Amino acid sequence: MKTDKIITIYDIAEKLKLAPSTISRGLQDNPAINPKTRKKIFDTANEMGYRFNTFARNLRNQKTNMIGVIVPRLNSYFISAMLAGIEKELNSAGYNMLISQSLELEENEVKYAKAMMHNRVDGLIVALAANTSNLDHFDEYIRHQIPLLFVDRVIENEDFNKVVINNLKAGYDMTSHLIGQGCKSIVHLTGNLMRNVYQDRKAGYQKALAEHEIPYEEKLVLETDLTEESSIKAAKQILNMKIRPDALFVANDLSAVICMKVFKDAGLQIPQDIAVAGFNNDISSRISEPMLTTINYPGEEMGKIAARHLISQINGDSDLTLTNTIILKSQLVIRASSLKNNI
Amino acid sequence: MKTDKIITIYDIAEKLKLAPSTISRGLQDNPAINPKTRKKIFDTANEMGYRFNTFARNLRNQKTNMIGVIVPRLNSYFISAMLAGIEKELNSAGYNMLISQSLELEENEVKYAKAMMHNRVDGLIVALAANTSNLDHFDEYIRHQIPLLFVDRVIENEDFNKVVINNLKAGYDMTSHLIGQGCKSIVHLTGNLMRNVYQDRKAGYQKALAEHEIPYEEKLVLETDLTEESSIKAAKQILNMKIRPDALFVANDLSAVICMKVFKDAGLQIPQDIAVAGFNNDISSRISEPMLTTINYPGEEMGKIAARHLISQINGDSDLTLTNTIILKSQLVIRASSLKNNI
DNA sequence: TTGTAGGCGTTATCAC
DNA sequence: GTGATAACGCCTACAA
Repeated sequence: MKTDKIITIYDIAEKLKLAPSTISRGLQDNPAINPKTRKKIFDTANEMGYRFNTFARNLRNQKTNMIGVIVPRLNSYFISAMLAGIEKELNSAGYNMLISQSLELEENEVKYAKAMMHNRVDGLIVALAANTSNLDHFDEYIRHQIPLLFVDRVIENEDFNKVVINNLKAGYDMTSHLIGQGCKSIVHLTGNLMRNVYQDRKAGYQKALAEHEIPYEEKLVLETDLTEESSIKAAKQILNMKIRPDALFVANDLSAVICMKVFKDAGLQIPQDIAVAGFNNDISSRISEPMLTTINYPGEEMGKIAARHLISQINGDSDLTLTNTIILKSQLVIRASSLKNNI
Repeated sequence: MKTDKIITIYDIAEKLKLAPSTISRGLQDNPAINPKTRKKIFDTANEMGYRFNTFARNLRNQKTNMIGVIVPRLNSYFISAMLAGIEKELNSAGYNMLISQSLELEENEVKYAKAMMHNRVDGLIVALAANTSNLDHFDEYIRHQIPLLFVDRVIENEDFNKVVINNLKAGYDMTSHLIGQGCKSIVHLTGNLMRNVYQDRKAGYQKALAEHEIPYEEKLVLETDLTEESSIKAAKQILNMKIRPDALFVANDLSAVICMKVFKDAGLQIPQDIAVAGFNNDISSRISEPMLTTINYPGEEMGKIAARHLISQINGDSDLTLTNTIILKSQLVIRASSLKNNI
């Protein structure tokens, strides 16, 4: 009896000599429907191979149950953890997730923000691309009052909702720790300084230096894209510095571990010759040798909280209009790669 | 002039004293429309804050431009690489991507397969959950002739389209390599043997042993879920074996690197005391010490090819009904962790 | 408890 | 080149 024809509630209605509205109600478990009728409806629907059409419902209900997510990349440990968190929360709240990656390009971010708007997502979660400078592509969300939430890579603007960690404090803690280990010449290897995450970590680095009266030297801050290749290049650059620094603080674990490897291959001892620290508490920080000192960065948790917060906004939970920034805790995780004192 | 009211082509039509159909055509760059009219339409649309409704179009056109993707997990290096590949191809072909993670549970896979069906995805890409045994949840796709493609974690059944690597050959190559390095007692640490990827790798392992007349011992095959914890446990179990094996072949790089770390912490030398090999050519295989021998596994490429193949199916490219299995090349990558001979 | 009718926003077909 | 109209599949007042 099942065919490949697309079956609608009208077909079921016709077969059962009922009205389409009755079918609709029956399929929705509307209590007004006679249980026997309901059973008949379900049975017939199965038998005929009926499949529900979410689009028609969305069109009618002006709600899509879809949340858009735009991230810079998918193939990053931190971002996948965050997405996993978002996905878990969204799905348990009955939402689907529409994902796009900007590949760190503003141009793509604009394109996808538009596409998601046209797809009538009920809300949007964004981690900004490296080079996004203009935020006009989010204006429509504001105007149409579609809940919008930035996560991790956010914008300074007070008007936007965001979930972040305190990158300044983390950068400060890490740098202070290195100074506490006796380091005086600390290189900071970081990503695009247009982004809060990198800018704030650098600010923390500077603040710690200042507090300990270590002069800040611009040439000790290396801004790269933190890819595998750039990291290798940066590490070599550090090896070639006239006065070799005694510590390296990298804004990303993977990059830190890669640098560490280059140093070791060049015959340096870590942390004796140079202490190394990362950021994120990626798995890579635990498998490196020595294990990497880092900042524990709650990716999955951030995702979950972001999703929950967005859903609350969608549901119009009133008191949330006030809290527009959620700051999660991050912790300094001290491991062998930076422990000069205890050797 | 912009308000938060939802603007439709009717509103634009009314304002311009034109018919809605004219607006629709204008917005679609239909050549039958007078350029001046078109300009007026676009200007008014912008001015009024019009946003296109994809749902209405989908409903009307019976096509969603959406592809569903169900993967076991998001926070895995290999899977994110694959997703990145899928995403790139889909987006450049004008498709959006709807993602869900089964968290390795059949139950979730069933749920999401249904949800995606109701969302009327134009096609579905699946990497099976660890414990999926029944495939009935894909029947509807077949019946409604919705293109369906399995990737990496596939099913033996001839009727399904799939993109895979030759896991048997890869497992065979790796094991042969280890044997060639003089190893005679090789432990194989693997994932759920219900899944082709693990079963085939094991079959390759067995084949290589047989060819070299090394008896296969069941107790040397450890089946786990390959998580960080399980890997540590497995490594300890290996350390406690009465006769310590001289090689370990793990079905996954991350797990291999973790084992290696446990071995080193116990004072073993790698590869002298025990050779270690992984699978995937994850970044972790390159940052470990020593670097890990592995199988290069083209995640992003697999994703791209899967997406392209699916799109071809959607477009009804005829000759594709024949090729229903695409096998990608994988290569043995020999690094220090297994090189006993050249030391 | 079930039926009737209109609308969600778009597009395709057929007129003019 | 533009307009009128029906249809996509579902939902919800309102009526019976």
